[in-house]
Amino acid sequence: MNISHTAQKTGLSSKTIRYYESIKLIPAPGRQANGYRDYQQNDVKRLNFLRQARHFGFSIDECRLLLGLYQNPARKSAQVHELVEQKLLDVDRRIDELLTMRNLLGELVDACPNDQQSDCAIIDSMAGSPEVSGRDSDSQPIGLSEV
Amino acid sequence: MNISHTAQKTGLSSKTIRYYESIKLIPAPGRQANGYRDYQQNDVKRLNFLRQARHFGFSIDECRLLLGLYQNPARKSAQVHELVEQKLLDVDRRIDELLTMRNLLGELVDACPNDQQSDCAIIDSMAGSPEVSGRDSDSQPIGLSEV
DNA sequence: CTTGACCTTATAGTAGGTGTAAGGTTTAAA
DNA sequence: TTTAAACCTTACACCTACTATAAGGTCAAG
Repeated sequence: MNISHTAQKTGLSSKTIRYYESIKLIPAPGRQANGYRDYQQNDVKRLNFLRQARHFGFSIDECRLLLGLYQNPARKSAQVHELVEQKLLDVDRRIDELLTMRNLLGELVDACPNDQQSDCAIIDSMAGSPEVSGRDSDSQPIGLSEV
Repeated sequence: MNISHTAQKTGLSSKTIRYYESIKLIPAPGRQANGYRDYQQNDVKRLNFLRQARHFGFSIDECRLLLGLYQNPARKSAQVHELVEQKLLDVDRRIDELLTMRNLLGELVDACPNDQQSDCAIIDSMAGSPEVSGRDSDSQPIGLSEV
């Protein structure tokens, strides 16, 4: 099976499949007489697994780990479980960050007069000084920056 | 004021400040007698603004736009407002995506026995075939993949 | 026999920086 | 005095996870 057929069956692009081979995420497949890559059913399964794992938000390196477990009959479900729980925590953290950002942006939108004047609370609040640096006397924050 | 002091006052790293100069997000500052970069109060304000804007999730190119408005006394608040609203929509979309991923991961965690056996619902569900490709007969999805 | 759709490799680009190398400067201590 | 730490400079490579492009070989249809 050539690469574009394999791509179609796995939902990955041909380029991505070649890329995965180049970083040794998957083994190099055999070649057809004309030099084209030749994929087997097993390769399709592995690529499907990878597509799913990436879809779930796992990094390439995490996929390497998962793939190892996938292909290892002696795996313990607890190992996989832990990986997924960790990822769940990551995702929760990122959601929290985005929600915080969302709230900040929401305040900005609400505070802005949204007219043809130059006066703009958004600009003003973005001009505030950082909370981190501190201890220098020469800066005056302009509201909204401590959310 | 040299670069590390400026970095401290703005909450950016020295490297980031040099990087912003290299991509012309900020103008090149003057130099001290020894060749060190010399920043003024104005530069600190601009960098603070950038740090805030980045913190709000604006891309470097969006920051360029915002910075232009920040420094332009003839700006209309409506222009800024629109940019922020657009960003708000982006953030909402990303939150939705992450929530979907969160749900998927949650299902995986729940479905896994989490013990010392090799039997693992997580691995099984990741081994499912894609929804996209379809129309090939030789693949059998294993539950959970159509969420 | 040509056209178009495949395939191949190699290289560069994307965003937003960070890390490293190789060197110059300044300040404080031994 | 010298030497070590802690700055600064430039230039280049590296990171993630691909995608784009170039330049060429292969194959099936018309």
